[in-house]
Amino acid sequence: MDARDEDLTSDRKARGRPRGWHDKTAQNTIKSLDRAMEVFEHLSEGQGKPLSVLATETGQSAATLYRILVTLEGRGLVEFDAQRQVWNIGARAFVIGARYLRRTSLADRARPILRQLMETTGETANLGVEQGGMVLFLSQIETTESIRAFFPPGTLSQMHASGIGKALLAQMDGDRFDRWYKGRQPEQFTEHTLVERSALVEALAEIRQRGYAVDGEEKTLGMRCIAAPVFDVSGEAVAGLSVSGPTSRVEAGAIAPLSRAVIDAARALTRAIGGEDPGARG
Amino acid sequence: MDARDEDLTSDRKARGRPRGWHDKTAQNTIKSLDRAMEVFEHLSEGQGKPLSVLATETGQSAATLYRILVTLEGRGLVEFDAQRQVWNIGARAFVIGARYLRRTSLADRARPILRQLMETTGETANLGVEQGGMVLFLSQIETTESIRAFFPPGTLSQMHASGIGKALLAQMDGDRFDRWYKGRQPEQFTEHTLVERSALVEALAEIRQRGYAVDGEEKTLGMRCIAAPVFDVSGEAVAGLSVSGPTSRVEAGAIAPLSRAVIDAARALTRAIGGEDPGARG
DNA sequence: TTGTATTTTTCATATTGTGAAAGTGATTTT
DNA sequence: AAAATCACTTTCACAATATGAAAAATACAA
Repeated sequence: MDARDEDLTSDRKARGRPRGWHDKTAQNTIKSLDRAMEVFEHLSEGQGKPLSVLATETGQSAATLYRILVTLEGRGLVEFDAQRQVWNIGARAFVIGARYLRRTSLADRARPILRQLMETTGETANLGVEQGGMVLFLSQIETTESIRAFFPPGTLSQMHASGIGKALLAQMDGDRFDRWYKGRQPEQFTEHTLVERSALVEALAEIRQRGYAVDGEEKTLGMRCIAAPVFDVSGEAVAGLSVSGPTSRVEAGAIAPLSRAVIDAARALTRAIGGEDPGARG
Repeated sequence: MDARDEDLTSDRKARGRPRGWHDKTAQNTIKSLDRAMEVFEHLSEGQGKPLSVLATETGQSAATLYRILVTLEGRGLVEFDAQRQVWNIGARAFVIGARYLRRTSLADRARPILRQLMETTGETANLGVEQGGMVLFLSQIETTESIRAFFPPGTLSQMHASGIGKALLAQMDGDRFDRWYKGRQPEQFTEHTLVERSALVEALAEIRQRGYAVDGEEKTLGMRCIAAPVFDVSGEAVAGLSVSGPTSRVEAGAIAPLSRAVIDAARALTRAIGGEDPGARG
């Protein structure tokens, strides 16, 4: 059985309901569905896997697993590669997932701006939002150069070691930052990664002051990234734009002009979504 | 790299099962899971919807629907917007779905489609993308005829004198086309090459209207090429498919049937990469 | 307040999801 | 070629659990 079965009784009554109620405290989840979705998620991690492997990895019986996969296959959510005898995430899952982007028109509006940004800077341009304490990359226009920084859309990345992540963190108020920091253990990806709270706070203050963030090989050695925040109507930072490229091209002297382009693009997107830059003095 | 370019007969009933069998004939689907996935799919169509609307639209009881949604919400596959009291596709669905694209490249997905296209038309089939204002040929399946049009993969070609190039240009909005045109000096390869801006614009309008582009000896005398665009999930033209052959075989009367095949192939590839043809009218 | 619309929860029921084990196709070994 | 092996698929009996009706809870309007 599940160890975590009866221990969710802590917050029976939700306190701060925005406008609706939706407690979700009780065990209203459908077990079989949840198990199936666990398989679905599991399938998306790593490469395609044969039934037998999935069975051992998820701890489900082969028969059940088979039925789950066949059911999902019927809707195109997973696919079976008959050549290699492995199961994979299907095209329909991509199409459905992509609708997430359509919810806000953010990604659509950003597209031409990203393209413009890529063309003026020559580097890969990215759009990301915060999602559960991580940076979720929504969209990207790749540089035409052959050496590329590659963050495919759908990537989740830790905020403290990402340009967009730091740009967003810098706009959080103290409370939110505290809550964010408490929730995680910043990983030290490279020697440049900032993991100490004090170092981060200091860096964020500087970012806030100058309007853009730099990720200088904090996630990946040899890669730099310059990012700026995008604001919504209420002046909240809801997204970030960045350009990223190898240190060979994005060198120290290039940061200033690049940051100018990134900030301009971020302002353009802020305007395009009807937002308001609280620090805009133009 | 991979020599296994065998056909993908992974159709309904696999006749010549490559290595496995996987009939999927029987009713092995899990009903409750299928119903839940129907809701999941339904949710992705159109904007966020409240529970009550979903209940009537999907014909499920509100109680069941609620449990399905809460279960999916637990995994981030759907989200509840407490402000507007509506349910939406969640971020996790995007993350999971995005893995689909990372699995194989555009060229991999195109290969079986190119092969099919070559077999139905008898002419060399090509795949190309835009790359810095040029057409980059990614892949090709050669005709079995002895007279062949030859564009080795990796070839860069000017857009204005290429079927794929024109198919892609035709999908650009005015701004992008302007930027593209400013950046270059279209070369007059043959007497048929269109280099005048007005002539190009006119040709592109026609291409856009009928859905396919024809390169009639505009690059090489004696060679014709018929191309159609491939779209990504945001409806942007990201690639083009074409068949190319000598004017002796690809004669005026052959253009109509060939274009049909090329358009079908392009749509198939659009579907295979989870894209959406903005002009698809059935 | 009272009324109405919408969402959660309860509860009785039987639908249907489940694992064990047998069945089947393909591959490898004898 | 036959047997053994492996991996997937189906059968089957059973009870776990998904389900809808209706009641309770919540929000919002009048």
